[in-house]
Amino acid sequence: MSAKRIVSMCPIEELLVLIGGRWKPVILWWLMSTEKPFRFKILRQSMPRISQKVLTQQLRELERDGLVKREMFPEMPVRVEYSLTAFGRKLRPVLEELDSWAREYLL
Amino acid sequence: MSAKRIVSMCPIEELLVLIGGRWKPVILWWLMSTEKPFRFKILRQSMPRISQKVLTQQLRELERDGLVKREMFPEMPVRVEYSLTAFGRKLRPVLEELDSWAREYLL
DNA sequence: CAGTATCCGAATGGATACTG
DNA sequence: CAGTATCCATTCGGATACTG
Repeated sequence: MSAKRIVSMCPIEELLVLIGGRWKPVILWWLMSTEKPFRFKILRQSMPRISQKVLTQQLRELERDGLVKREMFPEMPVRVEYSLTAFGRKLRPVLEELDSWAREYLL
Repeated sequence: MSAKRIVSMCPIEELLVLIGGRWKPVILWWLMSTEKPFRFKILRQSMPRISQKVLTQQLRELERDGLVKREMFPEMPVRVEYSLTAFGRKLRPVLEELDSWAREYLL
């Protein structure tokens, strides 16, 4: 009667809100692959199969959810760099597990 | 000139083809939670937020990709049971990592 | 019980053009 | 350079009704 409504008993559901996007694990994987931030163009070249529009969208969502930091340098021409936030870096073990599983069973 | 075309350097991309569906990790998580197969109805009740159509679709894809086994018993009324294949069970470490991460950071 | 069929709106994807 | 804007086609997802 008074209990909180149970939406789901599966913890993964909440996580999928953050990284469930079609390209988000891939984007995070690239950002995690090095300490250095990625310029937008480099990120784009790293993922030839994602369109510019979708890449921008997914980055905006990752930024909104606190996983990715976007930094803009008002030079000429403009430079924008993407990197993981401290919270985003906490995903490392998750992405590493995905990575090593894929290497073992899918390559 | 003669090299194979490089589609992506990110191994995770291939894995997302298998489990990238909106509900697939959740379905697999439930199927992994016990040794016993799930009847369709129980699976459906476990995930109140997924529609029957989508649940069926995702199960078909998981079946097609060799992760889930579907067994039909022509009784009256019909009984259908879903369980993981041997290959599907290999995903356990991946799902456990997702699960424990979600419990630590999202609950 | 475990679906399929249908309809429909939303989200996604891709190409192209334009901008600060 | 790093986007935004627009158009358009395809796919996805949810609700409802029907079936062996």
